[in-house]
Amino acid sequence: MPYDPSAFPPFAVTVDLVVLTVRRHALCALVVRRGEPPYQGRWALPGGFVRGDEDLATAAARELAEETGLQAHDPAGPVVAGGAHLEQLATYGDPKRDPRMRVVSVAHLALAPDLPAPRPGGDARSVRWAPVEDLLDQEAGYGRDGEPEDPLAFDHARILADGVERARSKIEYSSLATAFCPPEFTVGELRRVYEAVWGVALDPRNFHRKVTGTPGFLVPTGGTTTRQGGRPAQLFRAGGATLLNPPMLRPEA
Amino acid sequence: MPYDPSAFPPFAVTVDLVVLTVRRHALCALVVRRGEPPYQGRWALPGGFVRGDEDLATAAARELAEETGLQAHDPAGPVVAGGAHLEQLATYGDPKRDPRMRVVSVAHLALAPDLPAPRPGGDARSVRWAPVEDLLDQEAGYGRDGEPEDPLAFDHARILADGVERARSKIEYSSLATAFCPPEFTVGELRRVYEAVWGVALDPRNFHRKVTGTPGFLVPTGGTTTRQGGRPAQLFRAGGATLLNPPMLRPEA
DNA sequence: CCTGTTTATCGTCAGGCAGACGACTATGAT
DNA sequence: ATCATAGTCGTCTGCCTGACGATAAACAGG
Repeated sequence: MPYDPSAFPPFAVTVDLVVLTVRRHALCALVVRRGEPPYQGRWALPGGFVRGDEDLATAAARELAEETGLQAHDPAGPVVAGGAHLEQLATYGDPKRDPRMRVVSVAHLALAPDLPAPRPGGDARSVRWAPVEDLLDQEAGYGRDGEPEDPLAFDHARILADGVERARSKIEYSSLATAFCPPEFTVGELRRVYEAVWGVALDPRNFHRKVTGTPGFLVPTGGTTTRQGGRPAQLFRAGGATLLNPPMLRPEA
Repeated sequence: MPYDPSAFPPFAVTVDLVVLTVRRHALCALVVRRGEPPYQGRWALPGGFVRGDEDLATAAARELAEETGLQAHDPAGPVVAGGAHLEQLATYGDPKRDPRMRVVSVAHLALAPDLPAPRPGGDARSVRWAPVEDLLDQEAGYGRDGEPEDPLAFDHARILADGVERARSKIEYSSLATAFCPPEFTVGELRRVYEAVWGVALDPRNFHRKVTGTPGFLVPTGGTTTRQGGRPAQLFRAGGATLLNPPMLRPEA
Protein backbone atom coordinates (compact mmCIF):
# COMPACT_ATOMS: atom_id res chain seq x y z
CA MET A 1 0.00 0.00 0.00
CA PRO A 2 2.61 2.65 0.72
CA TYR A 3 4.45 4.56 -1.93
CA ASP A 4 2.58 3.77 -5.08
CA PRO A 5 4.11 6.56 -7.15
CA SER A 6 0.79 7.35 -8.76
CA ALA A 7 -1.16 7.30 -5.52
CA PHE A 8 0.02 10.41 -3.76
CA PRO A 9 -1.11 13.94 -4.42
CA PRO A 10 1.63 16.51 -5.04
CA PHE A 11 2.23 19.20 -2.43
CA ALA A 12 4.18 22.40 -2.40
CA VAL A 13 6.38 22.66 0.71
CA THR A 14 7.45 26.01 2.11
CA VAL A 15 9.25 27.25 5.18
CA ASP A 16 7.84 30.21 7.07
CA LEU A 17 9.85 32.03 9.69
CA VAL A 18 8.85 33.48 13.03
CA VAL A 19 11.84 35.75 13.66
CA LEU A 20 11.69 37.34 17.08
CA THR A 21 13.78 40.02 18.69
CA VAL A 22 13.48 42.45 21.57
CA ARG A 23 13.38 46.13 20.62
CA ARG A 24 12.60 48.97 22.95
CA HIS A 25 11.35 46.67 25.71
CA ALA A 26 8.91 44.93 23.35
CA LEU A 27 8.93 41.54 21.73
CA CYS A 28 8.90 42.09 17.97
CA ALA A 29 8.52 39.85 14.95
CA LEU A 30 9.79 40.29 11.41
CA VAL A 31 7.05 40.75 8.84
CA VAL A 32 7.11 41.45 5.11
CA ARG A 33 4.48 43.11 2.98
CA ARG A 34 3.03 40.90 0.28
CA GLY A 35 3.41 42.26 -3.23
CA GLU A 36 0.90 40.04 -4.97
CA PRO A 37 -2.37 38.24 -4.43
CA PRO A 38 -3.66 36.63 -2.42
CA TYR A 39 -3.52 38.92 0.57
CA GLN A 40 -1.77 41.55 -1.56
CA GLY A 41 -0.58 44.44 0.56
CA ARG A 42 -1.02 42.52 3.80
CA TRP A 43 1.79 41.73 6.20
CA ALA A 44 3.01 38.15 6.34
CA LEU A 45 5.78 36.10 7.84
CA PRO A 46 8.87 35.75 5.66
CA GLY A 47 9.19 32.43 3.91
CA GLY A 48 9.55 30.63 0.65
CA PHE A 49 9.64 27.34 -1.17
CA VAL A 50 11.92 24.53 -0.16
CA ARG A 51 14.17 23.67 -3.06
CA GLY A 52 14.28 20.24 -4.56
CA ASP A 53 17.62 19.25 -3.09
CA GLU A 54 17.43 21.16 0.16
CA ASP A 55 16.90 20.06 3.75
CA LEU A 56 14.19 21.83 5.74
CA ALA A 57 16.67 23.35 8.19
CA THR A 58 18.83 24.49 5.30
CA ALA A 59 15.90 26.16 3.62
CA ALA A 60 14.98 27.95 6.83
CA ALA A 61 18.54 29.15 7.35
CA ARG A 62 18.69 30.36 3.76
CA GLU A 63 15.46 32.32 4.11
CA LEU A 64 16.67 33.80 7.38
CA ALA A 65 19.91 34.93 5.81
CA GLU A 66 18.08 36.40 2.81
CA GLU A 67 15.75 38.42 5.01
CA THR A 68 18.05 39.49 7.80
CA GLY A 69 21.60 38.64 6.93
CA LEU A 70 21.80 36.60 10.11
CA GLN A 71 23.73 33.37 10.21
CA ALA A 72 21.89 30.59 11.98
CA HIS A 73 23.69 28.63 14.63
CA ASP A 74 24.78 25.16 13.92
CA PRO A 75 21.89 23.18 15.40
CA ALA A 76 24.02 21.34 17.96
CA GLY A 77 26.47 24.13 18.53
CA PRO A 78 26.60 26.71 21.28
CA VAL A 79 25.14 30.18 21.09
CA VAL A 80 27.52 31.95 18.78
CA ALA A 81 28.26 35.63 18.75
CA GLY A 82 26.06 37.48 16.30
CA GLY A 83 24.27 34.37 15.17
CA ALA A 84 20.62 33.59 15.60
CA HIS A 85 18.99 30.61 17.21
CA LEU A 86 16.93 28.63 14.71
CA GLU A 87 14.69 25.64 15.39
CA GLN A 88 11.77 23.95 13.79
CA LEU A 89 8.45 25.08 15.21
CA ALA A 90 5.54 23.14 13.69
CA THR A 91 3.98 22.29 10.36
CA TYR A 92 0.76 23.71 9.02
CA GLY A 93 -1.11 21.89 6.30
CA ASP A 94 -4.77 22.79 6.28
CA PRO A 95 -6.01 22.06 2.74
CA LYS A 96 -7.48 25.55 2.49
CA ARG A 97 -4.67 27.54 4.03
CA ASP A 98 -3.58 28.75 0.60
CA PRO A 99 -6.44 29.34 -1.83
CA ARG A 100 -4.39 28.51 -4.92
CA MET A 101 -2.92 25.13 -4.18
CA ARG A 102 -2.06 22.60 -1.55
CA VAL A 103 0.80 24.08 0.45
CA VAL A 104 2.34 22.58 3.55
CA SER A 105 4.42 25.04 5.53
CA VAL A 106 7.13 23.96 7.92
CA ALA A 107 7.38 26.91 10.28
CA HIS A 108 10.64 27.69 12.02
CA LEU A 109 11.38 29.89 14.99
CA ALA A 110 14.39 32.20 15.02
CA LEU A 111 15.56 34.32 17.95
CA ALA A 112 17.85 37.20 17.11
CA PRO A 113 19.54 40.02 18.98
CA ASP A 114 18.34 43.51 18.21
CA LEU A 115 19.87 44.30 14.85
CA PRO A 116 21.82 47.53 14.45
CA ALA A 117 20.65 47.91 10.85
CA PRO A 118 16.87 48.20 10.92
CA ARG A 119 16.37 46.98 7.38
CA PRO A 120 19.29 44.88 6.24
CA GLY A 121 17.27 42.58 4.01
CA GLY A 122 18.25 41.25 0.63
CA ASP A 123 15.36 42.08 -1.63
CA ALA A 124 13.21 45.07 -2.32
CA ARG A 125 10.07 44.09 -0.45
CA SER A 126 8.90 46.11 2.48
CA VAL A 127 10.18 44.59 5.70
CA ARG A 128 9.75 45.69 9.28
CA TRP A 129 9.85 44.68 12.91
CA ALA A 130 6.43 44.86 14.52
CA PRO A 131 5.51 44.30 18.16
CA VAL A 132 3.88 40.92 18.42
CA GLU A 133 1.24 42.44 20.63
CA ASP A 134 0.07 44.59 17.73
CA LEU A 135 0.24 41.75 15.24
CA LEU A 136 -1.78 39.37 17.38
CA ASP A 137 -4.50 41.76 18.49
CA GLN A 138 -6.24 41.50 15.16
CA GLU A 139 -9.26 43.44 16.33
CA ALA A 140 -7.48 46.34 17.94
CA GLY A 141 -4.22 46.15 16.03
CA TYR A 142 -2.65 49.46 15.17
CA GLY A 143 0.57 50.14 13.34
CA ARG A 144 3.38 52.32 14.50
CA ASP A 145 1.68 55.35 13.02
CA GLY A 146 -1.65 54.66 14.64
CA GLU A 147 -3.35 53.29 11.56
CA PRO A 148 -5.45 50.19 11.90
CA GLU A 149 -3.53 47.04 11.10
CA ASP A 150 -4.91 44.18 9.04
CA PRO A 151 -4.45 40.71 10.42
CA LEU A 152 -1.53 38.76 9.03
CA ALA A 153 -1.97 36.90 5.75
CA PHE A 154 -2.88 33.21 5.54
CA ASP A 155 -2.74 31.43 8.91
CA HIS A 156 0.31 33.42 9.90
CA ALA A 157 -1.30 34.89 13.00
CA ARG A 158 -1.68 31.39 14.35
CA ILE A 159 1.88 30.48 13.40
CA LEU A 160 3.18 33.63 15.08
CA ALA A 161 1.17 32.91 18.20
CA ASP A 162 2.59 29.40 18.36
CA GLY A 163 6.11 30.73 17.90
CA VAL A 164 5.70 33.33 20.61
CA GLU A 165 4.30 30.75 22.98
CA ARG A 166 7.24 28.46 22.23
CA ALA A 167 9.71 31.25 22.94
CA ARG A 168 7.92 32.20 26.14
CA SER A 169 7.99 28.72 27.54
CA LYS A 170 11.42 27.80 26.29
CA ILE A 171 13.28 30.60 28.04
CA GLU A 172 11.91 29.18 31.27
CA TYR A 173 13.98 26.04 31.21
CA SER A 174 16.77 26.83 28.76
CA SER A 175 19.39 29.49 28.32
CA LEU A 176 17.76 30.57 25.08
CA ALA A 177 17.07 34.09 26.28
CA THR A 178 20.73 34.84 25.59
CA ALA A 179 19.95 34.45 21.88
CA PHE A 180 18.16 37.81 22.15
CA CYS A 181 21.28 39.47 23.56
CA PRO A 182 24.42 40.74 21.89
CA PRO A 183 27.54 38.62 22.37
CA GLU A 184 28.34 40.43 25.61
CA PHE A 185 25.56 41.58 27.88
CA THR A 186 24.77 42.47 31.45
CA VAL A 187 22.48 40.74 33.90
CA GLY A 188 20.12 43.70 33.63
CA GLU A 189 19.94 43.42 29.86
CA LEU A 190 19.16 39.74 30.14
CA ARG A 191 16.47 40.53 32.68
CA ARG A 192 14.88 43.03 30.32
CA VAL A 193 14.70 40.28 27.72
CA TYR A 194 12.72 38.10 30.09
CA GLU A 195 10.51 41.02 31.02
CA ALA A 196 9.79 41.86 27.39
CA VAL A 197 9.12 38.29 26.31
CA TRP A 198 6.94 37.48 29.30
CA GLY A 199 5.43 40.93 29.64
CA VAL A 200 6.04 41.03 33.39
CA ALA A 201 8.33 42.82 35.83
CA LEU A 202 10.97 40.77 37.60
CA ASP A 203 12.75 41.57 40.83
CA PRO A 204 16.28 42.61 39.86
CA ARG A 205 17.82 41.18 43.01
CA ASN A 206 16.25 37.76 42.82
CA PHE A 207 16.92 37.59 39.08
CA HIS A 208 20.55 38.44 39.62
CA ARG A 209 20.88 35.77 42.30
CA LYS A 210 19.22 33.19 40.06
CA VAL A 211 21.21 33.68 36.87
CA THR A 212 24.58 34.18 38.50
CA GLY A 213 23.96 31.21 40.75
CA THR A 214 23.18 28.77 37.95
CA PRO A 215 26.44 27.07 36.97
CA GLY A 216 27.31 27.31 33.27
CA PHE A 217 24.64 29.85 32.42
CA LEU A 218 26.78 32.98 32.40
CA VAL A 219 30.54 33.42 32.23
CA PRO A 220 31.98 36.82 33.16
CA THR A 221 34.16 38.43 30.54
CA GLY A 222 35.88 40.66 33.07
CA GLY A 223 34.67 43.86 31.44
CA THR A 224 32.01 46.25 32.62
CA THR A 225 29.71 48.71 30.91
CA THR A 226 27.57 51.66 31.79
CA ARG A 227 25.56 51.69 28.56
CA GLN A 228 22.37 51.29 30.58
CA GLY A 229 23.24 54.14 32.92
CA GLY A 230 23.74 53.83 36.64
CA ARG A 231 26.39 51.83 38.34
CA PRO A 232 28.70 49.90 35.97
CA ALA A 233 27.55 46.36 35.37
CA GLN A 234 29.59 43.27 34.77
CA LEU A 235 29.60 41.90 31.24
CA PHE A 236 28.88 38.22 30.59
CA ARG A 237 28.80 35.82 27.72
CA ALA A 238 26.49 32.83 27.41
CA GLY A 239 27.96 29.80 29.12
CA GLY A 240 27.89 26.27 27.85
CA ALA A 241 24.78 25.23 29.75
CA THR A 242 21.69 25.01 27.57
CA LEU A 243 19.27 23.63 30.14
CA LEU A 244 18.30 25.51 33.27
CA ASN A 245 17.69 23.34 36.28
CA PRO A 246 15.77 24.35 38.24
CA PRO A 247 14.05 26.52 35.65
CA MET A 248 13.45 30.23 35.73
CA LEU A 249 9.96 30.64 37.12
CA ARG A 250 7.52 32.73 35.16
CA PRO A 251 5.49 34.87 37.56
CA GLU A 252 1.81 34.33 37.21
CA ALA A 253 -1.23 35.89 38.76
CA MET B 1 9.04 35.65 -6.44
CA PRO B 2 6.76 33.50 -4.35
CA TYR B 3 4.33 31.01 -5.77
CA ASP B 4 5.26 30.84 -9.39
CA PRO B 5 3.35 27.65 -10.17
CA SER B 6 6.23 26.35 -12.24
CA ALA B 7 8.88 27.25 -9.72
CA PHE B 8 8.23 24.79 -6.92
CA PRO B 9 9.27 21.17 -6.88
CA PRO B 10 6.57 18.63 -6.03
CA PHE B 11 6.78 16.79 -2.73
CA ALA B 12 5.03 13.78 -1.32
CA VAL B 13 3.76 14.42 2.21
CA THR B 14 3.24 11.61 4.70
CA VAL B 15 2.38 11.29 8.35
CA ASP B 16 4.36 8.86 10.49
CA LEU B 17 3.21 7.87 13.94
CA VAL B 18 5.12 7.30 17.14
CA VAL B 19 2.51 5.41 19.15
CA LEU B 20 3.65 4.76 22.70
CA THR B 21 2.16 2.66 25.44
CA VAL B 22 3.33 1.05 28.68
CA ARG B 23 3.28 -2.74 28.73
CA ARG B 24 4.76 -4.92 31.42
CA HIS B 25 6.67 -2.04 33.01
CA ALA B 26 8.30 -1.07 29.71
CA LEU B 27 7.71 1.80 27.32
CA CYS B 28 6.73 0.28 23.98
CA ALA B 29 6.18 1.65 20.50
CA LEU B 30 4.01 0.36 17.70
CA VAL B 31 5.96 -0.86 14.67
CA VAL B 32 4.90 -2.50 11.42
CA ARG B 33 6.92 -4.76 9.18
CA ARG B 34 7.53 -3.40 5.70
CA GLY B 35 6.27 -5.59 2.90
CA GLU B 36 8.11 -3.98 0.03
CA PRO B 37 11.37 -2.28 -0.83
CA PRO B 38 13.10 -0.26 0.22
CA TYR B 39 13.85 -1.65 3.68
CA GLN B 40 11.66 -4.67 2.86
CA GLY B 41 11.18 -6.87 5.90
CA ARG B 42 12.42 -4.20 8.30
CA TRP B 43 10.31 -2.69 11.05
CA ALA B 44 9.07 0.84 10.58
CA LEU B 45 6.74 3.32 12.20
CA PRO B 46 3.17 3.21 10.93
CA GLY B 47 2.27 5.97 8.53
CA GLY B 48 0.96 6.87 5.12
CA PHE B 49 0.29 9.55 2.60
CA VAL B 50 -1.72 12.61 3.40
CA ARG B 51 -4.71 12.77 1.10
CA GLY B 52 -5.34 15.69 -1.16
CA ASP B 53 -8.18 17.16 0.85
CA GLU B 54 -7.06 16.16 4.32
CA ASP B 55 -5.62 18.12 7.20
CA LEU B 56 -2.41 16.85 8.79
CA ALA B 57 -4.06 16.12 12.13
CA THR B 58 -6.90 14.35 10.36
CA ALA B 59 -4.48 12.19 8.43
CA ALA B 60 -2.65 11.28 11.63
CA ALA B 61 -5.90 10.42 13.41
CA ARG B 62 -6.97 8.30 10.45
CA GLU B 63 -3.72 6.37 10.40
CA LEU B 64 -3.93 5.86 14.15
CA ALA B 65 -7.44 4.50 13.88
CA GLU B 66 -6.44 2.22 11.01
CA GLU B 67 -3.54 0.74 12.94
CA THR B 68 -4.95 0.53 16.44
CA GLY B 69 -8.64 1.27 16.36
CA LEU B 70 -8.02 4.09 18.81
CA GLN B 71 -9.95 7.31 18.59
CA ALA B 72 -7.77 10.37 19.00
CA HIS B 73 -8.86 13.02 21.44
CA ASP B 74 -10.18 16.24 20.18
CA PRO B 75 -7.06 18.42 20.25
CA ALA B 76 -8.46 20.92 22.71
CA GLY B 77 -10.56 18.47 24.66
CA PRO B 78 -9.82 16.71 27.93
CA VAL B 79 -8.36 13.24 28.26
CA VAL B 80 -11.23 11.03 27.22
CA ALA B 81 -11.82 7.51 28.38
CA GLY B 82 -10.33 5.01 25.99
CA GLY B 83 -9.06 7.63 23.61
CA ALA B 84 -5.46 8.35 22.79
CA HIS B 85 -3.57 11.58 23.05
CA LEU B 86 -2.34 12.77 19.65
CA GLU B 87 -0.11 15.72 18.87
CA GLN B 88 2.22 16.81 16.13
CA LEU B 89 5.83 15.95 16.84
CA ALA B 90 8.12 17.30 14.13
CA THR B 91 8.68 17.22 10.39
CA TYR B 92 11.47 15.36 8.65
CA GLY B 93 12.46 16.32 5.14
CA ASP B 94 16.00 15.35 4.36
CA PRO B 95 16.21 15.08 0.56
CA LYS B 96 17.70 11.59 0.83
CA ARG B 97 15.50 10.18 3.55
CA ASP B 98 13.56 8.15 1.00
CA PRO B 99 15.65 6.83 -1.87
CA ARG B 100 12.81 6.91 -4.39
CA MET B 101 11.48 10.43 -4.19
CA ARG B 102 11.25 13.57 -2.20
CA VAL B 103 9.11 12.78 0.82
CA VAL B 104 8.40 15.11 3.72
CA SER B 105 7.06 13.31 6.76
CA VAL B 106 5.06 15.08 9.45
CA ALA B 107 5.57 12.87 12.48
CA HIS B 108 2.93 12.70 15.19
CA LEU B 109 3.11 11.40 18.72
CA ALA B 110 0.31 9.29 20.19
CA LEU B 111 0.05 8.06 23.76
CA ALA B 112 -2.28 5.15 24.38
CA PRO B 113 -3.29 2.96 27.31
CA ASP B 114 -2.22 -0.64 27.18
CA LEU B 115 -4.59 -2.20 24.70
CA PRO B 116 -6.48 -5.33 25.65
CA ALA B 117 -6.32 -6.67 22.10
CA PRO B 118 -2.66 -7.04 21.20
CA ARG B 119 -3.19 -6.82 17.47
CA PRO B 120 -6.38 -5.00 16.66
CA GLY B 121 -5.12 -3.43 13.44
CA GLY B 122 -7.00 -3.03 10.25
CA ASP B 123 -4.84 -4.50 7.54
CA ALA B 124 -2.80 -7.65 7.06
CA ARG B 125 0.66 -6.32 7.76
CA SER B 126 2.63 -7.59 10.68
CA VAL B 127 2.23 -5.24 13.63
CA ARG B 128 3.66 -5.42 17.11
CA TRP B 129 4.51 -3.49 20.24
CA ALA B 130 8.24 -3.38 20.82
CA PRO B 131 10.11 -1.93 23.81
CA VAL B 132 11.65 1.33 22.70
CA GLU B 133 14.83 0.32 24.43
CA ASP B 134 15.24 -2.54 21.98
CA LEU B 135 14.29 -0.43 18.99
CA LEU B 136 16.74 2.33 19.79
CA ASP B 137 19.76 0.22 20.74
CA GLN B 138 20.51 -0.46 17.11
CA GLU B 139 23.83 -2.13 17.86
CA ALA B 140 22.67 -4.41 20.63
CA GLY B 141 19.01 -4.63 19.72
CA TYR B 142 17.38 -7.98 20.22
CA GLY B 143 13.82 -8.99 19.57
CA ARG B 144 11.52 -10.67 22.02
CA ASP B 145 12.86 -14.03 20.92
CA GLY B 146 16.49 -13.09 21.35
CA GLU B 147 17.21 -12.62 17.68
CA PRO B 148 19.19 -9.58 16.61
CA GLU B 149 16.98 -6.73 15.54
CA ASP B 150 17.64 -4.59 12.51
CA PRO B 151 17.44 -0.85 13.00
CA LEU B 152 14.20 0.78 11.99
CA ALA B 153 13.66 1.70 8.34
CA PHE B 154 14.35 5.17 6.92
CA ASP B 155 15.07 7.77 9.62
CA HIS B 156 12.47 6.22 11.90
CA ALA B 157 14.93 5.53 14.71
CA ARG B 158 15.53 9.26 14.92
CA ILE B 159 11.82 10.03 14.80
CA LEU B 160 11.13 7.48 17.51
CA ALA B 161 13.91 8.90 19.67
CA ASP B 162 12.47 12.37 19.28
CA GLY B 163 9.01 11.12 20.18
CA VAL B 164 10.24 9.30 23.26
CA GLU B 165 12.16 12.33 24.40
CA ARG B 166 9.06 14.47 23.93
CA ALA B 167 6.96 12.07 25.99
CA ARG B 168 9.60 11.90 28.71
CA SER B 169 9.81 15.63 29.08
CA LYS B 170 6.13 16.32 28.65
CA ILE B 171 4.94 14.15 31.52
CA GLU B 172 7.10 16.30 33.76
CA TYR B 173 4.99 19.39 33.46
CA SER B 174 1.65 18.10 32.18
CA SER B 175 -0.89 15.53 33.19
CA LEU B 176 -0.18 13.58 30.01
CA ALA B 177 0.91 10.46 31.86
CA THR B 178 -2.76 9.73 32.44
CA ALA B 179 -3.07 9.11 28.70
CA PHE B 180 -1.16 5.88 29.30
CA CYS B 181 -3.70 4.76 31.88
CA PRO B 182 -7.16 3.24 31.56
CA PRO B 183 -10.09 5.54 32.35
CA GLU B 184 -9.86 4.67 36.03
CA PHE B 185 -6.53 4.00 37.64
CA THR B 186 -4.74 4.03 40.96
CA VAL B 187 -1.91 6.24 42.14
CA GLY B 188 0.37 3.23 42.01
CA GLU B 189 -0.53 2.51 38.39
CA LEU B 190 0.19 6.09 37.49
CA ARG B 191 3.50 5.88 39.30
CA ARG B 192 4.47 2.80 37.31
CA VAL B 193 3.80 4.77 34.14
CA TYR B 194 6.29 7.41 35.21
CA GLU B 195 8.77 4.73 36.21
CA ALA B 196 8.46 2.96 32.87
CA VAL B 197 8.69 6.10 30.75
CA TRP B 198 11.60 7.55 32.69
CA GLY B 199 13.26 4.26 33.52
CA VAL B 200 13.72 5.16 37.16
CA ALA B 201 12.26 4.15 40.52
CA LEU B 202 10.16 6.69 42.36
CA ASP B 203 9.37 6.83 46.05
CA PRO B 204 5.75 5.71 46.40
CA ARG B 205 5.10 7.97 49.39
CA ASN B 206 6.44 11.15 47.88
CA PHE B 207 4.76 10.39 44.56
CA HIS B 208 1.45 9.85 46.30
CA ARG B 209 1.80 13.12 48.17
CA LYS B 210 2.68 14.98 44.98
CA VAL B 211 -0.11 13.77 42.71
CA THR B 212 -2.87 13.86 45.29
CA GLY B 213 -1.75 17.28 46.42
CA THR B 214 -1.86 18.86 42.98
CA PRO B 215 -5.32 20.39 42.52
CA GLY B 216 -7.17 19.22 39.44
CA PHE B 217 -4.76 16.46 38.55
CA LEU B 218 -6.72 13.52 39.94
CA VAL B 219 -10.36 13.20 40.94
CA PRO B 220 -11.36 10.22 43.09
CA THR B 221 -14.15 8.10 41.70
CA GLY B 222 -15.02 6.64 45.09
CA GLY B 223 -14.19 3.09 44.10
CA THR B 224 -11.23 0.98 45.05
CA THR B 225 -9.42 -1.92 43.47
CA THR B 226 -6.97 -4.63 44.45
CA ARG B 227 -5.96 -5.59 40.92
CA GLN B 228 -2.37 -4.79 41.76
CA GLY B 229 -2.42 -6.89 44.93
CA GLY B 230 -1.86 -5.63 48.43
CA ARG B 231 -4.05 -3.17 50.22
CA PRO B 232 -6.99 -1.81 48.21
CA ALA B 233 -6.16 1.39 46.38
CA GLN B 234 -8.40 4.33 45.58
CA LEU B 235 -9.46 4.73 41.96
CA PHE B 236 -9.08 8.07 40.21
CA ARG B 237 -9.89 9.64 36.90
CA ALA B 238 -7.84 12.35 35.19
CA GLY B 239 -8.88 15.78 36.38
CA GLY B 240 -9.27 18.87 34.28
CA ALA B 241 -5.80 20.22 34.91
CA THR B 242 -3.46 19.76 31.97
CA LEU B 243 -0.46 21.66 33.32
CA LEU B 244 1.39 20.60 36.44
CA ASN B 245 2.71 23.45 38.47
CA PRO B 246 5.14 22.89 40.02
CA PRO B 247 6.16 20.07 37.70
CA MET B 248 6.89 16.49 38.59
CA LEU B 249 10.65 16.30 39.00
CA ARG B 250 12.50 13.68 37.04
CA PRO B 251 15.18 12.16 39.27
CA GLU B 252 18.61 12.45 37.79
CA ALA B 253 22.07 11.37 38.81
C1' DC C 1 -6.07 -18.74 62.51
C1' DC C 2 -1.58 -16.81 62.36
C1' DT C 3 2.27 -15.02 59.77
C1' DG C 4 4.73 -13.16 56.07
C1' DT C 5 4.42 -10.48 51.77
C1' DT C 6 2.68 -6.93 49.08
C1' DT C 7 0.85 -2.53 48.14
C1' DA C 8 -1.30 1.76 49.84
C1' DT C 9 -1.35 5.77 52.68
C1' DC C 10 -0.10 9.04 56.43
C1' DG C 11 3.54 11.61 59.02
C1' DT C 12 7.93 13.73 60.27
C1' DC C 13 12.08 16.17 59.46
C1' DA C 14 15.90 18.63 57.22
C1' DG C 15 17.68 21.13 53.20
C1' DG C 16 17.10 23.93 49.08
C1' DC C 17 15.09 27.47 46.61
C1' DA C 18 12.05 31.38 45.57
C1' DG C 19 9.60 35.67 46.79
C1' DA C 20 9.72 39.91 49.47
C1' DC C 21 12.46 43.41 50.57
C1' DG C 22 16.37 46.18 53.14
C1' DA C 23 20.94 48.05 52.41
C1' DC C 24 24.85 49.61 50.07
C1' DT C 25 27.64 50.86 45.78
C1' DA C 26 29.04 53.25 41.71
C1' DT C 27 28.07 55.80 37.82
C1' DG C 28 26.03 60.17 35.16
C1' DA C 29 23.00 64.35 35.26
C1' DT C 30 21.75 68.92 37.24
C1' DA D 1 26.94 68.44 46.25
C1' DT D 2 22.78 66.17 45.40
C1' DC D 3 19.72 63.26 42.99
C1' DA D 4 18.34 59.68 39.97
C1' DT D 5 19.49 55.31 38.05
C1' DA D 6 21.20 50.67 37.99
C1' DG D 7 23.76 47.01 39.98
C1' DT D 8 24.99 43.84 43.71
C1' DC D 9 24.92 41.61 48.29
C1' DG D 10 22.16 39.88 52.36
C1' DT D 11 18.36 38.35 55.29
C1' DC D 12 14.18 36.11 56.35
C1' DT D 13 10.18 33.24 55.68
C1' DG D 14 7.41 29.84 53.54
C1' DC D 15 6.90 26.03 50.32
C1' DC D 16 8.36 21.96 48.27
C1' DT D 17 11.19 17.89 47.81
C1' DG D 18 13.82 13.88 49.15
C1' DA D 19 14.66 10.50 52.74
C1' DC D 20 12.46 7.52 55.45
C1' DG D 21 9.60 5.61 59.67
C1' DA D 22 5.03 3.81 60.67
C1' DT D 23 0.49 2.01 59.97
C1' DA D 24 -3.32 -0.20 57.19
C1' DA D 25 -5.56 -3.63 54.45
C1' DA D 26 -5.57 -7.10 51.33
C1' DC D 27 -3.78 -12.15 49.86
C1' DA D 28 -0.97 -16.65 50.22
C1' DG D 29 0.40 -20.52 52.70
C1' DG D 30 1.03 -23.31 56.54
